[in-house]
Amino acid sequence: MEQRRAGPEEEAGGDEAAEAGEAGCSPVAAAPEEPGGLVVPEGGPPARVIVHVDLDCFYAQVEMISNPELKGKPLELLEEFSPVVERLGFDENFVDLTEMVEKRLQQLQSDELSALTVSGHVYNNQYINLHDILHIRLLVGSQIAAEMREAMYNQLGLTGCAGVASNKLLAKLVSGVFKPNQQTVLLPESSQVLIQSLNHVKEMPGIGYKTAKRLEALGISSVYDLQTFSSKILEKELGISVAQRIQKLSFGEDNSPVTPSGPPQSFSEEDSFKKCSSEVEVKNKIEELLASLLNRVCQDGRKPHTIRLIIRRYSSENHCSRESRQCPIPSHIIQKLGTGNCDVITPMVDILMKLFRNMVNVKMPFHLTLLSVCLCNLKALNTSKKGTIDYYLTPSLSTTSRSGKRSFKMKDSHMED
DNA sequence: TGGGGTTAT
DNA sequence: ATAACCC
Repeated sequence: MEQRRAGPEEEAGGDEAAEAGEAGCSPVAAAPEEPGGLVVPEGGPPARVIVHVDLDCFYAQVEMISNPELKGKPLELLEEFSPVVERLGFDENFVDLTEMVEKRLQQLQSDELSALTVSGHVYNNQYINLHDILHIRLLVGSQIAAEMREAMYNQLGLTGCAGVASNKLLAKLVSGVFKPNQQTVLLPESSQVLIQSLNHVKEMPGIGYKTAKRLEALGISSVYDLQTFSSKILEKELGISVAQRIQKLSFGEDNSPVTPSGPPQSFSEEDSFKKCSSEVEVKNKIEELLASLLNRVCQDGRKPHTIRLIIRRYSSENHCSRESRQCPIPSHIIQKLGTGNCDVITPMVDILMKLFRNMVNVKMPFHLTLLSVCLCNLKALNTSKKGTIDYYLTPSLSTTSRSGKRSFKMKDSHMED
């Protein structure tokens, strides 16, 4: 059995039964029993075990360790536990533990099962029912979460919080309950208490600034307001998709999967400023942004096939609005991309300036407060011809490279590597 | 605030 | 291409 990890965490589990309402799941009491005495839920959605890991003061920690390029490391590390890791910003990750938990449960003997303990806090100090399979699975999840935090501290020197629950929304909400360097598990019966603890719908992940404003206009401010608001009217006002999604959220329901992030889908650099109003200034800024972008993309190894320029025009209101123009990167430029970026920077700046003039009439006065360059549509090396005749006729790219036989030779001067 | 990212339409 | 969302 796992020992409870050392640290400032309290004893978890309590003797008070949860007073929470039903968590939207089918009642556990009606479920049949397994030979081992476990109650298994019947039908219904597959019960998942999700962990949300939230690093404490990520930048401060990283800087203190004076390890500047530690960016993707937590994700590397978490992926060793399970490949299904979704990044949220720099310092938060979701991991779907469902499969791992199942595997561990299968290894467990029945005498070990009765001695199962939680790692960290139990939200709402809820009573743990070891005959409830949902509780059991979440406890195992809490132990895995503790191991993840332990590994993160031992191998990277980083501390953080974790929340374990049956979906991403609840895992994220519960991870912040006990704050620095602690973890909390949410048992299903307390999910209503957790979401009702929010003071405003704006605090619900998935409801951002705009949606919160629109809800406010409808007189919706608390989670309860949103739960009890007419679905029909909400659908009329926000559209069926958003309405249904956020109303589910208000009940603590979130079926969105943990989507493996993998490598980034784009690279961008931006610069904001008080004022930029001449073409020369724009060009200089763009050159700066592009230069550092090219370095980053070079490290990554993949090649971008699309380039985008984003601007923000000065305006007193409407602070967030941005405009963008994008275009494909010419293939002759893509090919030179890995090797010494000097010869690509000029043609790429030219492209960006064309995009700029497409957006901004430079004969008229303009006032920008932000410029951003984005390289996206990243593809692995030399897949530009994928799906084309050329691709399948090129030995180094098609099946012949796997068999090791080159049945014919190509004039592949334009191909690299 | 600023400098990243993502997805849906 | 825009408009949301997340940190």
